[in-house]
Amino acid sequence: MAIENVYNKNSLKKVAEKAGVSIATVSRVINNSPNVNPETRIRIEKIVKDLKYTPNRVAKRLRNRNASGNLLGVLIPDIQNPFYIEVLRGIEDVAYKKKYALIVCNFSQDETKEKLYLDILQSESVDGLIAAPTHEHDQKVINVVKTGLPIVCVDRGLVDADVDVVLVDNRKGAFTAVDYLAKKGYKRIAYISGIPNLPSSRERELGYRDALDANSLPAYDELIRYGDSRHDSGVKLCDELLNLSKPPDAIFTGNNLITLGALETIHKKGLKIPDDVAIIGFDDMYWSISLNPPLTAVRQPAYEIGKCAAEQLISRITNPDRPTSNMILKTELMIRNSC
Amino acid sequence: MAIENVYNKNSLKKVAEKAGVSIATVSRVINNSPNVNPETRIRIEKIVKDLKYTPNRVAKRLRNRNASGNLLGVLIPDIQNPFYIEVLRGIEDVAYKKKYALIVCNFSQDETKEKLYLDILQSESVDGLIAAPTHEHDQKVINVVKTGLPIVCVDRGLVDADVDVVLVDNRKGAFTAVDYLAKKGYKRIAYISGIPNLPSSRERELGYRDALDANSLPAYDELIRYGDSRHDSGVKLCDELLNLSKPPDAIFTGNNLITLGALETIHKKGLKIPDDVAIIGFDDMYWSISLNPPLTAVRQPAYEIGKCAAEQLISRITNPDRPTSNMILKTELMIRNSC
DNA sequence: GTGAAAGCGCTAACAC
DNA sequence: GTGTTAGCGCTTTCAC
Repeated sequence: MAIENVYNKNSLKKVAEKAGVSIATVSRVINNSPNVNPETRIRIEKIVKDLKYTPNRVAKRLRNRNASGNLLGVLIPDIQNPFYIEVLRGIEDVAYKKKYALIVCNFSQDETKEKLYLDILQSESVDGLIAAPTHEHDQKVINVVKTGLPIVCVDRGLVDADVDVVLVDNRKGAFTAVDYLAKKGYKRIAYISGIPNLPSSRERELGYRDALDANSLPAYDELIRYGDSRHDSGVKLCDELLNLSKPPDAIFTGNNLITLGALETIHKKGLKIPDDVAIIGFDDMYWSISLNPPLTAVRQPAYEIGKCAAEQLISRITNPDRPTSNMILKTELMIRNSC
Repeated sequence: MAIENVYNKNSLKKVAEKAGVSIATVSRVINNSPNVNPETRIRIEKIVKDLKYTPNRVAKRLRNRNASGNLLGVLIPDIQNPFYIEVLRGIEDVAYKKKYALIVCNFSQDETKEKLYLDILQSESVDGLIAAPTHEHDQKVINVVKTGLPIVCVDRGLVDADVDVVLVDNRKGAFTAVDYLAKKGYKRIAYISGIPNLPSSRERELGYRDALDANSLPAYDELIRYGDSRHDSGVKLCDELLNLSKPPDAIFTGNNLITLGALETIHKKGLKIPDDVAIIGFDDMYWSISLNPPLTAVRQPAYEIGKCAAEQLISRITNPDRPTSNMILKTELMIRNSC
């Protein structure tokens, strides 16, 4: 390797030499420790500035394993899902303010990948982790919790593990949507579910059933389809639904990506929304209004979820003994023209 | 701090003790170095497995500054832009295959933030960096290039710096779009530009002008608006355009987010696409077909851009002396129904 | 108020 | 084929 990365030749040692003090003193100045002569401090601070010295984060992390490395891990199931992007934005804004950097790992709902990333994250000695586990019994994440690493779960909780959780009331959100549909007079309301063993999918199904019940509508098995929370799944399951001998008059889609997929199918079939079939989605997007037609949807405060999660995490890192908490945020029905 | 992060008490030392050898030998086994007795190797491998030993990435990075830390930095201007998400996916897929983790930094087109992240990335001793600089004279990135850190630029090049670049032929892409519009008979074609000092914005403007020229259409100053590459900017500038005494009959939008913003305005005004005004966008999205109406757009192979960038970067890390290269990928006009 | 030194986990040069 | 050791940059204990 001929090329040498010349960056950051600066080190405590360099600064110390220039200041004629020991590295310990410089370290104290950098970390605002007490017990350093005010004059020495000023002198060193000047040199630090001149040399543009910045502490080496890697060395710092190696030294103090589990704290102050200013590095957070984020484990996301699907980066194509705009919901997680918004969550990520929320996390990022808070992290930035507190000078934390983020290692973002997108495991694409692949458990092998999830495992690898979890290992990497620990091996990188992150100070804490924000994760959306594959499901509530996700042993891989639970194991990490057991190591004592501060963790906040978003979107999905964890059974048998004492962690902070930030999510929305999925059941209620789904209820609101389906109830709205029922009150509008739709009779055969279908539900396209995301991955069925996700707590959020199940909760939404419960909300869906609650609403049917509340409106004395029967729940037809053939109108409930289970997919994998992805675009393709929305395309396919919607197609199945619309090919039924008695197709639904309205569809409640279990997430963002499914909604988009379902829309694609509906358009391909040349069906009119909402006249031929109505659609209401879980998850709103900032461009939902530009969809065809403007989409009625249950909005999750995704940005806020991320923000809260990051705040919770940082608070836990600085105060590990705080009892864990569950934050349940509210959803909001965004009424537009798709039903 | 009462809680102790118990993770990874494992270390070379632990394994070495258990195997009754020195840490050097264990290190050799881990790194598949030659010169180790096959039997010893097998014995150690077993212990490694039993102990679930995984090398500490932080220590490794501290030791070998500029290589083999298996960590890459990604510097992205706007994570809300689906284009960058696709790029990120491409990067991530390649990185994962080669066991690299990613530190993803979204600077939200904020130069202060960009600077901070650049510092952090270097301070983390990443092996290499994929970046979309704010503009082609981005001194902050150029400085990093000068340190010798392997860098690949995406979407935007860098003047006066010898780096690998992966992008598309923006001028040609824009030409294709506007030429298509002109051939369709539109006479007053507007252009909503992203941040004007971005090379991509300028190239797209050139392509736009080329196409007007080629079709003997005049370029009206009032029909060219410059924004900041964001959704809001699309909303606002489109509104200005449509309030003109002689409004455009077609709009060419400079990127994803601007397109979405423009659509929002057009819908708000109750205008019909393409009858009242046509629209063609730079950047395609996988859900463009579900927009109102299905959007005609210039598709950038975003995923491939990310993929190529990551491959280029890894190749440069392993072979720093390879001459730099420019990869220019092709765009594709996705014809749907918005004009 | 300051310095010397140990040690975080690892690699690589060198010795045997 | 294997072991010893220095050192990456940092924090922290213990002297002074």
